[in-house]
Amino acid sequence: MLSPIRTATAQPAFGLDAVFGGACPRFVRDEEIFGEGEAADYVYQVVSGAVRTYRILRDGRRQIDEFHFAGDHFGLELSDVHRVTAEAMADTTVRMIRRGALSDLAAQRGDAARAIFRLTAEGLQRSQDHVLMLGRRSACERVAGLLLDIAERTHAKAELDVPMSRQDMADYLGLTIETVSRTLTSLQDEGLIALPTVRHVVLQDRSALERMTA
Amino acid sequence: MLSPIRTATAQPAFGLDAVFGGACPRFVRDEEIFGEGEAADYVYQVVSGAVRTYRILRDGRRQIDEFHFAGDHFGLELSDVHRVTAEAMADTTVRMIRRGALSDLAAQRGDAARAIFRLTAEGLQRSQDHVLMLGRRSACERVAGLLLDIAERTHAKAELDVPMSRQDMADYLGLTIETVSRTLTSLQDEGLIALPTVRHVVLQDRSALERMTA
DNA sequence: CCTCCGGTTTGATCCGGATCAAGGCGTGCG
DNA sequence: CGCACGCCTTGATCCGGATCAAACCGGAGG
Repeated sequence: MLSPIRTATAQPAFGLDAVFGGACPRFVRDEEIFGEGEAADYVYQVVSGAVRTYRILRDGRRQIDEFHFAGDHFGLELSDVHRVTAEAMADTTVRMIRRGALSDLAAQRGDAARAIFRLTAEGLQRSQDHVLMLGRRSACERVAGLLLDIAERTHAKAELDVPMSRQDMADYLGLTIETVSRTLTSLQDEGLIALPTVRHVVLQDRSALERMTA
Repeated sequence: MLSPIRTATAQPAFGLDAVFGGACPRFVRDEEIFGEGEAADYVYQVVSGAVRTYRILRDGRRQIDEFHFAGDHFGLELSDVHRVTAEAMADTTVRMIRRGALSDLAAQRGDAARAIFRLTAEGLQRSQDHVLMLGRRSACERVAGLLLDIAERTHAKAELDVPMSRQDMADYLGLTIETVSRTLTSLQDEGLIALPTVRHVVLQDRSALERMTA
């Protein structure tokens, strides 16, 4: 829908990149960028580092909604309030654009509106994949899927840096840290990956991992 | 984001309703509306009945992505191919609009582009809620949440018709039919609901159900 | 260099939900 | 009216992942 073929202008792909402010706010590891329930006055883009967005149930159970890497957008809301909390997973810089400015831009330029649609629809696709993961996949398939996803999104080949703790992985995958840890160990025992350090993974048999992802 | 306050025109809320074709294709129960991988030439709106969209893994595991009731839109894709299969859950009528027509409209009218954004963002919100459900809720919480969701979306008060089979519920909730059935029975035993017939539920203690939903 | 400390791994056991297996029941059809 | 077929419920057992508990690292600070 709204395929790029139909863009009215000649410019290749109007990102929203140009419209983001020049200043790049910095956040240290685990610093909150915005909180659930706060006014959603800005939309964000990760410049460097990584961000997690999550929600917490009354009793403390946490579900990470999404990880955001360099270039990814987050914080775009339908209502005027953030539905999730956003935190830096490492030292991170972001760019921001006022929601109102984005809205005005979309009203003026069809290609901007299309770019916003694209952003939202990409988020929806990712969320749908997440649903499939959580609803119908085993712990092992989930972990393998996450590693491949991180590799792809951070443009890593065989070696990748995992920018999150085991707890973050668990809360994204709907598992516990113990299960994540055991699963990684067993993937290593089977020779599919290597774990030189806790946050560094080598994909030794990518096709086997991809096969698990079904 | 893109809040209704900023609409340029005076008209209250430009739905996409006006732009959908007049003909209402009909589908009988379990009939496919479109299949995963098929060209996404149209966007759909449920007129009457209900629709499920789902994906299937190689080994047959099915995950229902979303249920769509009267008024709901479905089939809007970022790419030109459907990522899910859509089937009528009961005898159903839908309205359709050519994707290209919608795209043209969005390019001309800011309010149309905004309506499309709204549609997509609502789908994203629902998907995020689904993720939270699947990642961090017990079987009992999931079933209670689904009942409340159906009640709300079909505008039912205390009594509601469940338009789907136990298998559909299970495949939406990431459970098995046996667990869904047992959970419903235990909710009934606890006096939270009554089940006069298989597809008819009475919410006897809505606040208790809502409390489970956390 | 040693110690401390938070994050991670590993071990033992438990439990919620899956699986396997029968029954019940409502509905449509002969 | 009765039979049969699908769906649903219920029962028995199993198992994947959770929970509880302890040991193991690896990096920061003294």
